[in-house]
Amino acid sequence: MIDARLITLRVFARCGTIGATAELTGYSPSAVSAQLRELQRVLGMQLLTKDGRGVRLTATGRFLVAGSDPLIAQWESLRAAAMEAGDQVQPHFGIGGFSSAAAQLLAPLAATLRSTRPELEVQVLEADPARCFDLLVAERIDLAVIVAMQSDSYGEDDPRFEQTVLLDDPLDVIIPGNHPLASRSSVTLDELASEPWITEAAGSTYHSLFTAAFTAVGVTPRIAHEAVEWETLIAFVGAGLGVGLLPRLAPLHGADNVVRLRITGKGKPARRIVAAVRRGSITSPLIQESLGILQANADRILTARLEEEDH
Amino acid sequence: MIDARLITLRVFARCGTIGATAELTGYSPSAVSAQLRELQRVLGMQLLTKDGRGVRLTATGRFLVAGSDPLIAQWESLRAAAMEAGDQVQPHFGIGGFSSAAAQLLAPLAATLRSTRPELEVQVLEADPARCFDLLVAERIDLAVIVAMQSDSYGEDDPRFEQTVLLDDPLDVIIPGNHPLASRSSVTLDELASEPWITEAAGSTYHSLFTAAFTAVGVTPRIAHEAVEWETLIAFVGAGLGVGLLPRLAPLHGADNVVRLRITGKGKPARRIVAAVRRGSITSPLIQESLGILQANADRILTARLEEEDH
DNA sequence: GATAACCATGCAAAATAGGTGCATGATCGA
DNA sequence: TCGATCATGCACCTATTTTGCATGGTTATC
Repeated sequence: MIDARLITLRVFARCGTIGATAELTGYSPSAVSAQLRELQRVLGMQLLTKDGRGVRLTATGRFLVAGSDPLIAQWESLRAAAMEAGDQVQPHFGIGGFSSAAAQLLAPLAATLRSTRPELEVQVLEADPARCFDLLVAERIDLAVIVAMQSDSYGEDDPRFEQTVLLDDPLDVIIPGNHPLASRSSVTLDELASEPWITEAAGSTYHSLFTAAFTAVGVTPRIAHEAVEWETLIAFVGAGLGVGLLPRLAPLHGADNVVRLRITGKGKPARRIVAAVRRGSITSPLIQESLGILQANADRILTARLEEEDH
Repeated sequence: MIDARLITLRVFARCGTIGATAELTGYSPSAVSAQLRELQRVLGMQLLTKDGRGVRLTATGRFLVAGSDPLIAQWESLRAAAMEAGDQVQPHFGIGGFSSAAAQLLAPLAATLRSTRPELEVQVLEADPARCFDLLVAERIDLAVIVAMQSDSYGEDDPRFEQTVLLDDPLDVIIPGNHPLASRSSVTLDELASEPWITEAAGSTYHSLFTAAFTAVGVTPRIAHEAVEWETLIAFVGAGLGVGLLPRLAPLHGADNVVRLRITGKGKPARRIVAAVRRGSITSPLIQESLGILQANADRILTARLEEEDH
C-alpha cells in the first residue's frame, strides 16, 4: 500500500544505479528513471543528483529512504494483523532462496501451499542471499531462505528485515566409495587432514565455512580443486579427485562411488540457515504457516538424509 | 505516498456511502466503487459488505482503517521532516476553512504565500468545519481553519489530526446606530437582555455559542429573527429588527446604521478558532510558516477591527 | 401496497498514466 | 582515442483508471 515509486527509490538506495534497480524491480531503466523523477515532482523534493555518469541520492533522499524503513514495517505489521484478525487470504506469495534451499526447502513448501491453499499464487525465485534481501526490499518476494553470513551487509538488526533461524545444517564429508574410510559411518576432520580437498572459489559463502571448519580443529587442508555447484563437487569426489564438505541438506541422489560421512569430534561445522521477511510481516498467518512447513521439512530431510543414503 | 485507494477507503469509513466518498474525493461513484474493489483484490481482504441499499465496512475493514491512522501520521511526519531537513518546497498546498475564516484569514494567507513562494500552487476551499476534517482525510487540503466545537465528532485527541489554537475570537454586540446605547463603546449582556435578538437557527455552530454566552450571565434572551450569513444578520440589525452577536473577526465593512460594541462583564463570549492538520504534518515548514502568518493576521485584524469601525 | 428516491455496480467508451525500446549525450576506464 | 557504461529523452504503445449511463435492489413516502 506504499506507493510503488517509494519502493523503487528504496531499491535504488540499495543498488546505486538506475539499471540495477530496473533489473531488480522488473522495470525498464527508462521506467525507473521516470518513476524517480515523478516521485521528486510529487513530493517537491530533490532526491537525486548527477554523479559522474550515474546518479546518487541527495541528503534528502537518504533521509527519506532511512525514514521510510519504519513506515514499511508498520504497513507490513498492519497488513499482517488485518490478515490474521480477518482470516483473509492474500492472492500472491513470493518466496526466494539460494540454490540448495530453493530445491530442497522452497519447492516442497510451494507444493504444500499449492495443495492447502489452491487459490494462492505462489512464485519461487532462486537467488543468492544478497539478492534475496534486495528482492525483499523490492517486494518481489515476501519470504527468503538464506545462509546466515556474518560478513553480510545486512545485519541481524537491520530495520528492514526480521530473521528467524530455520535450522543449523551440518556439513558432512563426502569421500570416494573406494576410499579406505568409506566403510566408516563418521570421521573427524583430523583423519582427513592430508587428503586433497575440493572447495569453492575463495571469497564465496561456502569457502568461508570451509576455512572456519578447519581453523576450529587447527588443521590447514590442501585445496586441490574448486567447484561451484554441489553437482560438480560430488562428481569430482566420485572421480577420486579428492574429498569435500557437503551440507546435509544437499542430496547425493545416488551419485556413483561417493559416500557421505558424519563429522565427529570438536570441529562440527554447520551452516546456519535462516528465513528472512520484511519487518512487520512476521506475524502474517501465511508467513507463520510457511515457517512451520519449512522447519518441519528441514527436520525431516536432515534426519532422513543419512539413513536413506546408508541404504 | 500512501496508496490513493487506502485514502479512499479511509474517506469511505467517514462517509459511509460510496456517493459521499466520491463527492469528497472528487472521483465519480463508479471510480470509488472500482477502487475499493481493486483494493480488496490486491490485499486479498474483504473490506466491504452489502448492507441494505448501501455498503458497510467489515470488521477487517474497520481494523484496517483504524490501523492506518498511525501509518498516515508517520508518513506525514517523515515528509515534514524531509522537507525541513532538505529545505525543499512542495508544489501544492490546499487550505480550507469556514466562511468568515476563509475570507478573513485564508485569503490573506494565500496572498502572502503567493508572493513569498511564487512557485507554490495554493488552493483555498471554503467548507464548514466537519467537511474540513473530511477534506483533510481525503488529502484535498493540508490545513484547515475551524471553530472548535465541543460537540464535534472529531475529538481533540483524534489520531488523525493535530490542532493548535489560533485565536479566541471575541463576540461583539451589534446594534442599530439609532439605538440608545449606540454611543457607548462597551455594554454588558444584561443591559441588552430585553432586546429582540437575531441569531442563527437552533442547532448551528453559532447558535450554541449564543446560548452559552447568555447562560453564563443567567439571562434568557428573546430570539426574534434568524439569519444564516453574517451579511444578513448585519442587515437585520441595520434595519432595526433587533440586536445580535458578531465575532470580531467578521467585518461590518461600512454597513449602514450598525455599530459594534465590546462586551464587558462576566459574560465574555468568544469562539475558539483552531487550525487543524493531519497528524504528523505539523512540523512541515510550510505549515509552520502558514500558522505564523495566520496568527499574525488574526492578531492584526482583532486589534484593528474596533478602531477602524470607530472611525 | 404502489411509487418515488436512493444507492451501488456493471459496462462500454474515453482519458490518462505508465511502460518499453531505441537513440542520444555524457562520463569513465583502458 | 576508443569502447563501455549509465542515465535520459522521445515516440509509440499498453494497460489501468475514470466517466457516464443504465440497471437492479432497497428504503422511505404517500
